[in-house]
Amino acid sequence: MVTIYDIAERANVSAMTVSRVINNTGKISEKTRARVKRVMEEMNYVPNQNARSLVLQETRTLFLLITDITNPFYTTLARGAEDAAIHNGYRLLFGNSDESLDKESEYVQTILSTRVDGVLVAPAGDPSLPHLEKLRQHKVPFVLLDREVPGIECDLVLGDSKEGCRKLVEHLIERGHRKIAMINGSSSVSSARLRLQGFMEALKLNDMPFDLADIHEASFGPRSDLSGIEAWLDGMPELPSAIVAGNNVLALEVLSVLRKRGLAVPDQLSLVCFDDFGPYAEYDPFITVVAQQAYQFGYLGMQLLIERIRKREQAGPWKKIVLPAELVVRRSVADIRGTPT
Amino acid sequence: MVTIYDIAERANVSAMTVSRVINNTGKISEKTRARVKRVMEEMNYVPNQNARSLVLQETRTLFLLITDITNPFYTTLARGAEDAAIHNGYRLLFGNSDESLDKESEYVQTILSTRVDGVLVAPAGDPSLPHLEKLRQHKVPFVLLDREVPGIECDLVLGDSKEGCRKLVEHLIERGHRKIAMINGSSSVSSARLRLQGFMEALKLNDMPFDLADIHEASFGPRSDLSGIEAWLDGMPELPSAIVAGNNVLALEVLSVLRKRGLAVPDQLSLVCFDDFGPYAEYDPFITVVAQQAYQFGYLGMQLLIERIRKREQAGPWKKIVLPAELVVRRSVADIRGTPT
DNA sequence: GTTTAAAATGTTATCGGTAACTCTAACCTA
DNA sequence: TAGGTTAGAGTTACCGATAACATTTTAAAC
Repeated sequence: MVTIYDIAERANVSAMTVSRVINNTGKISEKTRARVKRVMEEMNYVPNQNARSLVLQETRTLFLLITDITNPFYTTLARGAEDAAIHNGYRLLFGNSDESLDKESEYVQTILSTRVDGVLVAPAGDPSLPHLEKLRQHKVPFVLLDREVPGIECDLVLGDSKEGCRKLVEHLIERGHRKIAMINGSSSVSSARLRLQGFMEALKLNDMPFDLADIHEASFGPRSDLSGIEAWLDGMPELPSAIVAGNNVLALEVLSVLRKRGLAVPDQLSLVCFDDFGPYAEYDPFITVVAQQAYQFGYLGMQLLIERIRKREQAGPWKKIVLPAELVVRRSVADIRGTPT
Repeated sequence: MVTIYDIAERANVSAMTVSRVINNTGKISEKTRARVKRVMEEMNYVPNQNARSLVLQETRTLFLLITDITNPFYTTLARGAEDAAIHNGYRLLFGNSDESLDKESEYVQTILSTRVDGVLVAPAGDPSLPHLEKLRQHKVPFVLLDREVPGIECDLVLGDSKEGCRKLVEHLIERGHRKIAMINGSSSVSSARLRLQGFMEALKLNDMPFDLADIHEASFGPRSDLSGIEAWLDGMPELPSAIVAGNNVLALEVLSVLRKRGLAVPDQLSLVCFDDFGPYAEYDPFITVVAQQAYQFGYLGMQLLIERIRKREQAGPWKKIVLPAELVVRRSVADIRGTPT
């Protein structure tokens, strides 16, 4: 590999002069600058980022850790984060934890040992706490996306899960639905808890009964095994008229099971969910959703992160951004007012 | 930051001894090993990967550069690559070039300057050549995924684009379609060229006429502006009975335009495409596709890459893996045999 | 109780950069 | 013209780790 010393030798200057040319620091005569630059091109010089990071104690690299690289919510979020990072002169690297604490832990190790300047994290859940504490301990600035973790104070970009879910349920109630079930992510994930709360509050506000059997706790991450959903449906004394899915992945899984059973959406069962479907939103059955501003999650989160990095200790109190979730009515909900059950 | 020197001091040994404990090299008495380990835990030591990479001249980190992080083909591929990397004790970092040569160039710069041990690249297209030459020049092992680039010899994992596309067209012909149009990615992308070839060959083999106006060259990457597709459809003297889309993104874009025009699939127009839709495959209109083994692209590509890295110079001739593409018949194609046009 | 080999640990140089300081002319200035 | 600036370099030390070699300690052998 070509180093600044090789360049220095060929250009008849010291290594320091080469370094100055690269970084545009100090005073260099135009003549030597041109000569050094020419030699660098000739020799195809590429600076060694590791050496540089070592002495500078900064990498100009940020990290985005998401939990499901196949979910359009996160990939859109990633695009937002990427744009904001590049815009501010940072490199961005991605990692995918797959909703697994072990993988998350591995990535945290990578993050610490490569000394990136900051991290955007969508945590796997509440048990991510030790991972975040590790980041904090090592003074790596981080911003949490989409999910809060009790026990850690930090900058946050969240969606309005409770309110969003309430909107979904109220939309269903308005259309005459009285038996509504919910399938949700793990209760160790803050957004899942809030969505459940929104669900319950909406029922209570409308004096509707609530049966524990109507709630099914699954996982926000994709699973090949749908038998849990099957068992849940089988276990209910009577089928609900509508199902609320805690996120888009779950909605698809439910859809898949319903299809297998020959249950049409929305004719025989209505289905709504949290999160939109990216480019697939327009597909039949045109699922009615509460859409989040995925791109903004990434973009704003990145801005918070970069501000923290810039101001370091004097960055003031933690910020919390809550992005509204908007109901997008499509065609997955039947209007059953006046219809006998 | 805690360094091995801090550890060394507290444990009353030399830095070298600490290094030996970390790497399990050399001979260390059990007593000191235990003591050093305890101190490392106490002080929350994390090795500095930059320092290590600098002296070892290797990073144990690989890089995956894809062109569209929102496309299920690439995210599934990414999962495969990730699994294979972890399986072999490597870290994997991702980058997203967005089908842009500029971004790709940026990432190549990052790859070179961070001295990763190898790269898996889905190139933006033929003009990626200089980027790949740069990697070659700096002796960074790489494997190309999904797309070939004329002018560069290397390991490859490709899909059988020509044959796959021929299957699509023949499926249409079998069902009575005689006027078939195609929307494709940029002709500077090898897979797009092969898919077009497959399309044309199938027409020729079946003695079907071919009209240049039936072919529309767009982009494999997602676009918000669909006016090109609109103009294309408007420009045709008569609408085709079926459209072949060069990839899944294009199929969705066509679908969106058709929907806007009130044209139902498959009743008024049939639609098929290359690449499947991941979790969205089961959605209406159940698009008939030629599915690729996306996960295998990543997994096998990673294996090729790691083998190259292990054997370095003695790795033998370039390997080329061509993965078959399988026709998955769903419900986006009308059978119009015997129907007057 | 030496000698000697093996085991355990330490010293020094180095990876490729940059910060901080030093040096040397050329140029001002009174 | 002596003294002070300043532009344009160079020197040296260090970032945090490891390789290669050097040294000390331990234990076995005679």
